[in-house]
Amino acid sequence: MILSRTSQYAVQAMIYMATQEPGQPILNKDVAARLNVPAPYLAKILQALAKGNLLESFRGRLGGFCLRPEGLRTSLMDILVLTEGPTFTKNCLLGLKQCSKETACPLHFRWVPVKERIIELLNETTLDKLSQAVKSGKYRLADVPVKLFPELDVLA
Amino acid sequence: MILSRTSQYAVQAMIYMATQEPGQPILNKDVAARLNVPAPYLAKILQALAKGNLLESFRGRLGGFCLRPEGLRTSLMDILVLTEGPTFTKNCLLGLKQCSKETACPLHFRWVPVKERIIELLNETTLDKLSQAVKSGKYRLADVPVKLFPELDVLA
DNA sequence: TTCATTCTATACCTTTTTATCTTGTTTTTT
DNA sequence: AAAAAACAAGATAAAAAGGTATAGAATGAA
Repeated sequence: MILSRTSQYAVQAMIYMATQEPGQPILNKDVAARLNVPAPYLAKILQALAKGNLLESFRGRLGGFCLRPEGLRTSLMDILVLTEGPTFTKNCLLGLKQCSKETACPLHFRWVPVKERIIELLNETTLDKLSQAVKSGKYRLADVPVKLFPELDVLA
Repeated sequence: MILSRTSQYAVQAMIYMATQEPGQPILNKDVAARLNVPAPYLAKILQALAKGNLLESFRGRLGGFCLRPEGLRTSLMDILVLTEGPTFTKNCLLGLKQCSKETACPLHFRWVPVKERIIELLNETTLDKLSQAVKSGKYRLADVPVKLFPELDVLA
């Protein structure tokens, strides 16, 4: 309803990073496996997050990605500004290029307060809170992978 | 931030129809000119709205599109369900296929109340209200077309 | 050093969305 | 009946988003 797939993967990945031991690089492929997402595509996203200073990256053996030292304070807004572009909360619902208090579309004054609520949510929701939630075990970060042969479980 | 271009055009077009005299068919090309959007593309959108019973269409001379008799009661939600698909308010922010109270993503319980506000807005905002707003002259329905030769205005 | 490992960068392919075009069908007027 | 006006429908094209592939550079360890 609101986010591109790229943003969804980015948020999922960042939350996952936040659940891991700080300073310990995680492999792109491990994140991809955990989230059940195509690894090469996720790589691009993680690289963008690193360029945007939300992640640190290390090459070579023992390399990988991890949160920056203060990374737990990263908000959803910080992530989405990178993945959706800096104006993604600024646009008119009807797509008008000019839509402000003075040049308002007919939805403007109805939409603004709702949009404020959304922005508030994005700003106040941090990786700290989200990773706590995931670690509690009560929430799921990714879809359960489809089981092709569930009958094999009896062997496990 | 939320709506596809198709939806934006659809809403703009519906509001415009609602400002016109009821029962009087309006030409697709006139709507397109008023909204400054590509006519063939808009035609498809209007046809879809007609199929979805939000508009009536008439072929031949004196044909065109107009609101159905009770069309002013149409809500934004009615329009968007057609253009974005019936599940557009149902999806998980993180894109999980399963995300409900029992199988919640870590954003679920934060997002739901905000989403409720959005849904409320979409349901209670009708073409009646929006067309009134436009008719008052205080709101604009489309971008002012770019003026190539503004100096010609002195002739008008 | 040399090698495997892992990110980096770029280019490419595929799918979806947006937009256009063409041909037909219906309806009204003359 | 014929012509004109307008929608209907499907094919096509362009642009954006999603996803893949490959060559290159940095790192650590044998």
